[in-house]
Amino acid sequence: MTVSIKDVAAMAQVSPATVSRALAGGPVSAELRAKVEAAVKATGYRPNLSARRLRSRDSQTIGLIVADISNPFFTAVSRAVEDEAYKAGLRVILCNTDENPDKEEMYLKLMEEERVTGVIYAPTRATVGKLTRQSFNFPIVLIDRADAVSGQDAVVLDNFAAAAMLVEHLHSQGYRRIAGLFGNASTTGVERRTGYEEAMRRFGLTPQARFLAPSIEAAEKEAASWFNSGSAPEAVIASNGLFLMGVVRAMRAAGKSMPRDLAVAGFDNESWTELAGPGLTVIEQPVNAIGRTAMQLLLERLEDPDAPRRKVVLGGRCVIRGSTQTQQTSTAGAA
Amino acid sequence: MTVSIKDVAAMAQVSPATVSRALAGGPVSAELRAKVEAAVKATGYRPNLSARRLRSRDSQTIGLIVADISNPFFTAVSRAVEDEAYKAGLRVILCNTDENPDKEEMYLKLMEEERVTGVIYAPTRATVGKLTRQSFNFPIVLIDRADAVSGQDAVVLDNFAAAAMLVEHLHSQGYRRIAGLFGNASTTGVERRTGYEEAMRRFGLTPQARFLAPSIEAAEKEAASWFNSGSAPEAVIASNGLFLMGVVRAMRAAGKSMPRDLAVAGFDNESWTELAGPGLTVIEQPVNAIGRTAMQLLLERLEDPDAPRRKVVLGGRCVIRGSTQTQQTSTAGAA
DNA sequence: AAAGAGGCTGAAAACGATTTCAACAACTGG
DNA sequence: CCAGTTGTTGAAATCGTTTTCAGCCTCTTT
Repeated sequence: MTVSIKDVAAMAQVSPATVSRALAGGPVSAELRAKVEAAVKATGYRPNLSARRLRSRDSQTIGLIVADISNPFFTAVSRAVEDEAYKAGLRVILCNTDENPDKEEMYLKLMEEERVTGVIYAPTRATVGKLTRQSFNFPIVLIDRADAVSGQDAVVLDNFAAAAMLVEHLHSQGYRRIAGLFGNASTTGVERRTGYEEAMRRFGLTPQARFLAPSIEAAEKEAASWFNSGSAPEAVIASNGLFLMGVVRAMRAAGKSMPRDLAVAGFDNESWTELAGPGLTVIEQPVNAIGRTAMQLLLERLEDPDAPRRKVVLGGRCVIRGSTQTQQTSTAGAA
Repeated sequence: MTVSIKDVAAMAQVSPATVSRALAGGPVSAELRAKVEAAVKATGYRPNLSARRLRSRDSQTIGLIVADISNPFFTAVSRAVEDEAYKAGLRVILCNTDENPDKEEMYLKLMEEERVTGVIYAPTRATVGKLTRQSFNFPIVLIDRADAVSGQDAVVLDNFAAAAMLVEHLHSQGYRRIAGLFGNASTTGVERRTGYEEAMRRFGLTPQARFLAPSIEAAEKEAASWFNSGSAPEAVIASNGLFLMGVVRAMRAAGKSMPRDLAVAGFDNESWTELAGPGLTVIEQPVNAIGRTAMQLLLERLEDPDAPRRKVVLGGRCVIRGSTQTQQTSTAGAA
């Protein structure tokens, strides 16, 4: 049925060991190498990766565990990780936890059973604390989310500074009553909230922060309730792309306009933010750098398991658009 | 170092065979089963999936090969496939070809080496023709893209009818000079174009179709050139989410408004299409049904390899919004 | 010319599970 | 009471590779 290395060996009239060596670029005479290659082609041989991994005790595979693959932030990071992994000759197993701790546990278990060489991981807040105690037989690099105490390598955005940047910008545009919506599932939500609150106080303003489940609907409902009760703030900071969309939806449904009725700023420079209303002011995360750096940290950790733990903090870029600008200086079209 | 089934067996004072049976739910006395479970817990044993797959000759894994994971259509389909696979006790390997035939070949080769039990696959137009001749040692279910002749199972949108629906709608709104932008990498582009042209002729109109590379930039450039040369049509049909975004971007840059300067209709009901300008009229694909059906076809194919080939054609839903409506009947807000 | 080094090669032993097969015990039915 | 059945168990074979080890040949060095 299926053709194994023995079949190739038989056809090439050499031993299986020689076939293995020839394919791996080992020390084999040119003559035999040619015979092996011919036999491989003739038989259509494909090595069995399970057997290879079993014997060589090296899966050449890393796990990438993200919280939500439909979030463009994570797809962008994934692409960067995969490109980098590919260059290093590694395969990637992509897992999607839906911010669900049960799924996280299941996937971490799976990673152990797959004997991956390492994992890049965006954990929920519920799980990140437990990572220190539990120890895995592979190194972990955290992305996007990391607490202060966990001993893992990590690469994250400077969430504190980014949230403060948004507050400063809104303040400079004359906004004073600035609300904030933050995700309750991740450490990023907490950090961004702290940055927001700290900056607000610096300006002598009263923070008005809400923690929400990470979904479009949660943010939409919250914003809608403002309009219903007539208690809307002057401006809002949305802690991720989902919340941004929820706020914009609620405004649309209530017939409100940006920035007149509500100024909107948020995180994640997804392509649609440029097109909604007068364009949304956002913090752009260096998604490629995040993915690349995470892969790099992982490779270096594999080299030296005992090196000290490293946490790389990357800065965000503030992209200012019409949704927060009182006087229109942008080139916003009328579409 | 790492704990194997032998270690568990030794600790439980039984044979490795008994451990294997106990974990697989085989015929083992309650007494020994308890001892095994205790030993598993004590040792922290995790089965080695490579070894399991090698011996049992069943990877319990399917491949999912998509053209562009950053396209929300494919992420949505992926989620549906994964949910369904999970229910069936199968793992999913997700691969991203970037519409690149070389990557397609590489991943198909990888699937053979992983000994997957089946593959769900959205091929490029360049590759779909070759699939008939080449034969793999796993069944393939095509999604989104399939030609008429390939002998593979498939589940696709009724592209012909969907494109015609858009033409009819635009015609009913009084538009006559209707251009079309179609993807040159997939069979869907071709089918949608045919549906567009056929419907146009039915109304006595002259089709004006362009084939483009599947990127935002390509569509943006094309639309921009219309505005620069003053040769813009009255309406445009964009064959996918990327083209839609390109057109909207070009309109914004040129200061044009929808639908006054150009009516816009397209494919893929991504969440942002609701928020751009007056809302975009789109064909919504039944993404969940596509993923679920594909998985179902695959499972049935594994049951009966000799059953006749089946192609499931699903209908799209036309979501009408402000971007194509002359008199505003929609509830479009001012945001 | 003998000894040592170095390069290829094949036989055989892993890797860690599952599965076959035979052994054994305990019943059942005649 | 004996043959046959059923249900658990362990020894050993097996899956398809890689890797170790030893052997052989050739070439260099003294």
